[in-house]
Amino acid sequence: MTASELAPVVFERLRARYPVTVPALDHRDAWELLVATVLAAQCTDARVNQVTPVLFGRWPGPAQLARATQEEVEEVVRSTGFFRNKAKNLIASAVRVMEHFGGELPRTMAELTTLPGVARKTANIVLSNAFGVHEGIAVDTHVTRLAYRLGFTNSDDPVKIERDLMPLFPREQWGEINHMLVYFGREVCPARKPRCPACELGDVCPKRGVGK
DNA sequence: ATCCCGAGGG
DNA sequence: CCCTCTGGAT
Repeated sequence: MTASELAPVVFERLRARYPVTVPALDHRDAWELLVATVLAAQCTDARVNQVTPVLFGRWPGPAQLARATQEEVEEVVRSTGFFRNKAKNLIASAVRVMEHFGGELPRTMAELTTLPGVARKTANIVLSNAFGVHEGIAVDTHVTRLAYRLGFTNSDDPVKIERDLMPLFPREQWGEINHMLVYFGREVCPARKPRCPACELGDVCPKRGVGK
């Protein structure tokens, strides 16, 4: 089966498994989702969700975070890893939102990716989940792995993987296919021990039993 | 290609 | 011990 034939089958079966997809990162608005997504780099969402209530309690929005010190933000986000970079980027992003975007997050890929620490993956998450704008498909560690195993791409480069995925799914599915691949990746097809015998995509998966 | 970096699982 | 977790900048 070709990738373009497989894609709708995958979407349909995952849609049956996940009738409604809710973002795993707790947030109340676009700014909080952006911050949570930045913190989610190489970190589990469960840990991010432990940190963000503290973070947003102390600095509710970009106006407050822009005035925070590097050290106090580092302390709060420390357990998410990469804490120096994340603290620096979040404060700098807050400053830029206040000074350059009038205190409101912009709604385009081009503008969002001018924020330090924000590239296509984070921007795609914010655009599709907070603004309902589908400029692309968010490609993270799970999407990378699932796209490869399902034969949607031969690349390990997130930018090329996104280009490979986009023509396989109609635009209105771009936000959902990300959620589906992330959840399915966690529950059935994790990096280490994929549960191929229990997988409802097993009959159509090019890499069934390979686990790579 | 390399660095940033904590925490949990196996 | 090694691998992995909704990455991004140099």
